[in-house]
Amino acid sequence: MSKLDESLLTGLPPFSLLERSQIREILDQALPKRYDEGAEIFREGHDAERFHLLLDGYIRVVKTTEGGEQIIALHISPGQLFGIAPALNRDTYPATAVAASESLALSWPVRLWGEFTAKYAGFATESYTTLGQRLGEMQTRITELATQAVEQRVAAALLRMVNQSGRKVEEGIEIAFPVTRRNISEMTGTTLHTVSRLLSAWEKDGIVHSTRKHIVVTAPHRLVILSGAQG
Amino acid sequence: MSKLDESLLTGLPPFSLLERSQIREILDQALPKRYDEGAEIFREGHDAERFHLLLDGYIRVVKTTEGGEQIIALHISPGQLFGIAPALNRDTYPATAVAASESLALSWPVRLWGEFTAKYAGFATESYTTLGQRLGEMQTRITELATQAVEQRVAAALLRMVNQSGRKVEEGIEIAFPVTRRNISEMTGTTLHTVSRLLSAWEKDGIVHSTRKHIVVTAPHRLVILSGAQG
DNA sequence: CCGCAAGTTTGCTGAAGGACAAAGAGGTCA
DNA sequence: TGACCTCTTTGTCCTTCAGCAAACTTGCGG
Repeated sequence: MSKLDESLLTGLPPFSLLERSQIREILDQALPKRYDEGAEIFREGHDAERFHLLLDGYIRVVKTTEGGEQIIALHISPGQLFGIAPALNRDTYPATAVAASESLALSWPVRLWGEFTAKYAGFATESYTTLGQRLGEMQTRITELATQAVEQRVAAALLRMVNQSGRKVEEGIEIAFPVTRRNISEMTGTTLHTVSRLLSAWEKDGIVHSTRKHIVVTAPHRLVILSGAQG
Repeated sequence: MSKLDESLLTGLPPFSLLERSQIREILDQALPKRYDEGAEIFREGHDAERFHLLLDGYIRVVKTTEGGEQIIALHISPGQLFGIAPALNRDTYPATAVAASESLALSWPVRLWGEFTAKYAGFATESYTTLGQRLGEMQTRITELATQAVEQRVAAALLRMVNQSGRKVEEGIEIAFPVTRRNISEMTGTTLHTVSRLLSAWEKDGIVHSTRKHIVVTAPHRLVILSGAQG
């Protein structure tokens, strides 16, 4: 494996305030790893041995219920830390991380967490800011699940993915990683059947264009309306 | 206001590792305040000027939706920190805190947060552990809302309140603060009507005994079964 | 002591969406 | 090329629960 390039980290939130030499130090201790689509990065309940930073690709963080159902807790996009159990003094991962598309991530042993937060100004701050945002997102989802109808929730979920990973194509904005109807149902607390019906209806209305595992939103503003926008 | 007693804080998680002299220091900077039932401690969106520690009583942390509905995000019981926006680098409160019963809390200006975490070993650690637990609880609620039927969710909510604040009475275990049907519906994403029907049915089955704003669980194990237990 | 507000109960109705079923459409591997 | 697996679509039925409406209870303030 060739030497890691410092430009990888420069500008990423957790490291934005650091000197080149500090970044060098951090990189030298990182273990880079590539994951195929569908590969598991860590599993719920296992010892949290490392924390991770996604460089490229997309990660789904998933919880499994007693009944065997999956719930998608979180999507991680490039530049974000994940599996940061040490930030919350947890010694086991609270959920499972799976690559949603082919991905590249760095990781460090958890014992370095304390060192990083102590040594690198801004690292702790940035990490806890991120955590605060995730907490806010979770609160938003709870509110949605408690008050909104399925159609609004699915619309909101699509918009969230578009905002997080949307890339322009000629028809509209495309979600940059593979998503199945089942995945969407696992984000919104419904069934894949209902999601399929909604997408079919929206396709007919010219709001989205979807193929297998692949969604392009052609009329985002109309989705915003359907989602019962708040901002 | 008379001088605060050190024994108030000794043994509370956030301060469990501290010396008496340190506790003295912390207390000297604290502002104690009493709140009537229903009184607002801070409001969503306002500048987060202080962080708080509940000494006695119960606090409900509430979010209001665009549609004007309320969602209960969290219950705080004595000994817990709340309104700790600074821990997540937020400069405004993400939700509103209301006293569920007559309550007593200490508070400090947010600028002391950095000082406390830096100066008192274990304060930061304990705080982030708490945060991790709350994150876990939120995840649990998302999972429940996404996968369980109303009856299971209401049963689970009752059990949560019993675990957090239950005190033994001769008939069973009583929830220690006033709760309305509406409150329960705001915790579980349903309507007060449905909650009322469920409580009536459970009353008939001898599982709970409830009066206005007041609930005693007489057969907790049966509620556990209804909730679709996982542990 | 009366009136009012807040909280609770119960009945009825209808719609949303979950459950079940079955068939089609790509995609992959031998 | 064919078998198989995953993903998707669509139809039908049926349960759950929200919505609406109205009456009842309890406690408080004037």
